[in-house]
Amino acid sequence: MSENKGSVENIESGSRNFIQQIIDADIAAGVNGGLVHTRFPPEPNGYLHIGHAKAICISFGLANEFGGLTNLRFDDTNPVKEDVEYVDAIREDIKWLGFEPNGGEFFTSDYFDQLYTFALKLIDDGKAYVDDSTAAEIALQKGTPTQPGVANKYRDRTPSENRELFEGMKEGKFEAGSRVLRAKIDLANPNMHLRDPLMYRIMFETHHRTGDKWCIYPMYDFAHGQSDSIEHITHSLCSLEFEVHRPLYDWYIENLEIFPSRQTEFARLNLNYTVMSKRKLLFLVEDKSVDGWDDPRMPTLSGLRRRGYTPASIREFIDRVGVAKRENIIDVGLLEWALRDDLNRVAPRVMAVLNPIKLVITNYPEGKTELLPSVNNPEDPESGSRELPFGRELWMEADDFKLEANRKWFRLAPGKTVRLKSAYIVEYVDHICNSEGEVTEVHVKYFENSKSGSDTSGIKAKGTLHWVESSNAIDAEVRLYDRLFADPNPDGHKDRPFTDFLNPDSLEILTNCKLEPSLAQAEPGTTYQFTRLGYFAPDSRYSKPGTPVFNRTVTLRDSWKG
RNA sequence: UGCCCCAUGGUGUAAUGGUAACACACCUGGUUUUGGUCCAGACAUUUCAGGUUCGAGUCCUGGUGGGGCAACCA
Repeated sequence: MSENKGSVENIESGSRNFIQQIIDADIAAGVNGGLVHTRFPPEPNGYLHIGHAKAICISFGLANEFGGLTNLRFDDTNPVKEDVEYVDAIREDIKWLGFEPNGGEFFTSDYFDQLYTFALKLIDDGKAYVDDSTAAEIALQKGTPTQPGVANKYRDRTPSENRELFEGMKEGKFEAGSRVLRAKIDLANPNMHLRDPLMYRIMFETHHRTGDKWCIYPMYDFAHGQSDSIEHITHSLCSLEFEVHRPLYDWYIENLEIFPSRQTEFARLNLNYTVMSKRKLLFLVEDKSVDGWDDPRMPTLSGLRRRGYTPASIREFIDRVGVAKRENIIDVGLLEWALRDDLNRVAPRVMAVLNPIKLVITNYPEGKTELLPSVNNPEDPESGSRELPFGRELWMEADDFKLEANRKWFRLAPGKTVRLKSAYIVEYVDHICNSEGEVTEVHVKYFENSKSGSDTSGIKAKGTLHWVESSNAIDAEVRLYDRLFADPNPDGHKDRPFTDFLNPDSLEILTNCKLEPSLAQAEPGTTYQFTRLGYFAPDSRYSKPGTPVFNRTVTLRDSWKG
């Protein structure tokens, strides 16, 4: 379970975000007896993304902070868009993030009978009517933001007439789309949502939970607030786009005379170099631009999980981002910072060579091997150490050798001396090139008395290299990811679609990587640090015991300005 | 050209009428058997114009800029 108790900033400085202040005031005033009950209401029509993580952390986190409860409610009022596949994925993502719906799990469709009764009450009170107009006519009659709407003849129908027609709608007597139920509010209201909003439409569609029981389905506005009310949600937290819906949310609650849930809106999360809309993410999936909803480049929670992100790092990121009403675009670098911050503490260090060339220790005895201890995590003394096989022939990183180097080059080059991590200090002797002039082999000599942990050589090596002993190395595929989009705001271009800005180099597959033997059985769920390179996690789809496939989660910070 | 919301360093978020701060990014230096981590330091902020007040980032008025609203979507 999450240990989130508000943000780190809050704990350190005592500052409160505006929602916490609202709740503080409510509690002080004794509203709802001081109870805090929130809800997270996803529509099961797509996978959860990092933006939803903000909503989840806020609603679950706040309830947790105030000793309250949080409901998970699937907002399933539109059967043509929704699917159980998404219900299952959403459940899994929330659990993975570290939250438990301790108030219960519900579906808006659980309330279809109750909502129907609510509608009858408004009809009987003369506050709702059946409209036979077409969608186009209704749109026209609603007017525009600068022009008031006009009433049609159906608006004057009597409650009994409306009741009969609405019951007829429910019984399937009318064609899909032929009639709607509307609230009778104010066709001239400057808020378009109050211009006699639609409550019910006729749809002969099979619902993933209620099957064919219903052929009328409530609209969002006629379902959401009432569902909150039915569940006695005290604080209904949502994103800014619903701000103009709030007067309608309140109107239904007042006129139905039901539990007064209150809605508060905050700015949704935006990240640069990606898109954050289910519609656009779905497009990328269907377009095969990515390898499914959980492609490691996707901002979905399942994608981040497959990439190797930890739930703790995402929670930390959300805490750092804060809560306010201002539109924002967060630098993805902050997400990566939170990730490194967590992984640095918990990720086991291992040796892996991504672009291998041979490293031969000319004065090391042929056929000899020894086992050298190496710490698993210098940040965590309790993680202990493991033994690495060492021998005469090793793999080293091609990038760690350069023919011409200056004083600032700490790695191998003619005349240079380096430390092999957890092993010996070695000095350049020679190198071999292939026909294309590429270095394929580097020869060095080692200093026997420079062994890690018992170094009496007195030699100072500026650089330390990672390596893998050849005969024990295992082969692996490693996938290097870059940002999915090459533009910081792919959505922000008026005349060009966001797909124009897909980064063609967002995936690079390396097939000749050499890993230390302990990684042969690595399983998805653990993210490792490949020493000096970055953090890597076994791919949940392609990695198999014996033939590992690793995703690069994120590189190590690199302050070297070569 | 109607209504609603918003405006604080590069990016975010605080300051609740009383010295504008914190994090990330960037830049310097130190430590280091990861050019990682860690430590120290530097740079950098209230959209504009009026008004109220002893005192305004904060309150009021107006302007400017950004976002949202006219789906039988949520």
